[in-house]
Amino acid sequence: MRRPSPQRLIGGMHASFNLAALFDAALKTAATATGLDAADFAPEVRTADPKHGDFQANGVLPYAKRTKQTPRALAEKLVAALPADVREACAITVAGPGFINFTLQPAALQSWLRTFSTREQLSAGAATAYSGQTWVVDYSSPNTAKQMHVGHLRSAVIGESISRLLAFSGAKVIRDNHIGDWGTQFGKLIWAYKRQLDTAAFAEDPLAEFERLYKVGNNASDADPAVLKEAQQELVKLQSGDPENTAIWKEIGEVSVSSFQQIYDLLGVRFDTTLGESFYNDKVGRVYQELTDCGLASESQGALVVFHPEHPRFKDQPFLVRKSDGAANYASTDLATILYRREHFHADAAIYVIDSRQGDHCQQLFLTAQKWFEKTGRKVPRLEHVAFGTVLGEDGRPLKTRNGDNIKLKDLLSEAVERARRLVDEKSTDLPEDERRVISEVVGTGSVQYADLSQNRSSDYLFSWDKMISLEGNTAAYLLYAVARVRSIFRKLEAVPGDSAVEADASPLETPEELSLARKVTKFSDAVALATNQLRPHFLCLYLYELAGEFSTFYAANKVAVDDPAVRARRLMLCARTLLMLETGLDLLGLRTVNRM
RNA sequence: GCAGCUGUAGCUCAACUGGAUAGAGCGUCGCACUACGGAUGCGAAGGUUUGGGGUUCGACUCCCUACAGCUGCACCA
Repeated sequence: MRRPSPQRLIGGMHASFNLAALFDAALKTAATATGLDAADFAPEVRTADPKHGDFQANGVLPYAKRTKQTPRALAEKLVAALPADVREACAITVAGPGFINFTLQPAALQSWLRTFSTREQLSAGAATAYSGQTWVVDYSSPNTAKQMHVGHLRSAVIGESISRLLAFSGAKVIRDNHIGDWGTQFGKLIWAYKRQLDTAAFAEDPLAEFERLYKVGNNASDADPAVLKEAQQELVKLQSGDPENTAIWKEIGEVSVSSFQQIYDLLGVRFDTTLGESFYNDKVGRVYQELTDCGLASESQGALVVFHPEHPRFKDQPFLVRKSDGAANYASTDLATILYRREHFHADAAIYVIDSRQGDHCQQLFLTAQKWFEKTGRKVPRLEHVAFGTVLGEDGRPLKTRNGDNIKLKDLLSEAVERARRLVDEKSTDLPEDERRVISEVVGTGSVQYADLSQNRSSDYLFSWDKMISLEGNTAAYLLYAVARVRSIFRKLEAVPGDSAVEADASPLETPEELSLARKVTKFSDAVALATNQLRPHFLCLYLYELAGEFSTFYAANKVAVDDPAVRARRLMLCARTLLMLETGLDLLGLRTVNRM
């Protein structure tokens, strides 16, 4: 019988896109062969510190403990039972108290590089993880009639990246912009719109004018009860379908959405649907009915509320699903939304990329929906609050302008582009004007996105212009620069990245820098899986940063443009794969790249 | 008052949710190279992971406790 070569093992199987998963499965098999209780044994293979190897299995220790065995002896037994092809593809050692370390042989590394040479191949490899699942991602979700400010940045940026990651991993993703286009504020706004619309200001910046009008209406209502009454009348008229008020409301919505779109275009944000609160206006009646029928909701102080007796806090803190005046609130529409997402989109999961301050609301919402669906025999989708912290200024307080206003997202992004422009003008004097403009946009907005994404989303983060655009350390510019440098090599050598005719001549990887870079490249799959499973893009950022670092080290030590065609070919292959992972990864984060900068 | 989140090097952040000697960048100090793009690379110093207990082969991670900061708690979304 012909023994499979390492090349066949690593290169031949699509499942081996994720090598950690491959070794995990191999250990599972070995466990069964050795007579272990495979159901109880989780190998826990993950990427390792390079000084130990490429991957490490941690699962032997807890299993050995449960079954009262010696961890090291058990580990040795498992290693011996691994298939010959796995043992041929890597050096395997048992270390410390009972870790199993896998270090890929150079030939196996090279084989992986040959197999995964295009975005399509990466995508095919990754897409097995979430195939068949439908995920609704609820993100951005600003209110109409208001300009987006810095507080809206994180949801848009993080939500977009998570959507891309899920889609790349094979999920069917519905990106839903759940805009706040319904509510009591429209009474005051319409009242002021009818009396004090400044057409010149409206033509200049309609959203700013709406925002001003709302303040006018709000102040007037506060000052004069008669005005408040009139505003409430306007709201009632809107809700009962009055043609004039409906037309105004529609205009507000349309103007708002097209203004949001300008920002989304800059950030690479794209929605599949924009179903705002108004869409669910006629769907809340069913929610009240069902919740009451199944005994979850009851009247309290005139309002319809849900308590959760088993919960330490929500046994007393009500979830208010209908106000005492009979009107819906955001709990009502959020519940109707979950139902719609299940019935219409057949969502297996719905995730909410919202500020962590909404934690209580989300918990109550999810608990209520879960019980409601169980009682009515519906499948409960996975519901998750993808929470994130606040953007802080350098004083540690929420980021504001000098006079205490919210910073407009539009202004923030244009300042980022301006700052990037100053840098481009300084560093890249030889590039033509229109190219410099594009580079400034990509670097400027990319820096804002990356600064947000590269940090663990659950904590607040400090916004610092200098750190963000300073181009050193874990920043967008460092990664974009690495991309530009790789591209420059191909330009100079008049080669095309991933040219298989060239790569066929490659000799085996040899230098420490080549091997180290190749090892990092193969970890791409793991980084994507980690970021996707945890819904935390910063894991991917960290990986890309380390990859760019490995490349820079390689680049400084190993010249690509050498005379020996076999050496040149293998280094070109490394450059091509580095480029592929950087570009694919940056795209998954929602960033664009440039050829030169 | 109740609850949630956070506390890691001078500063800004990681640490794959219990794994091996807690890692980066900035700043500081030192080094390399007329470079296939210097928006570079290599190195040094810098830590009682807020304090105190506990759980176990193993704890930044889990539990208890104290302290500090942020946030949320009935009709705004």
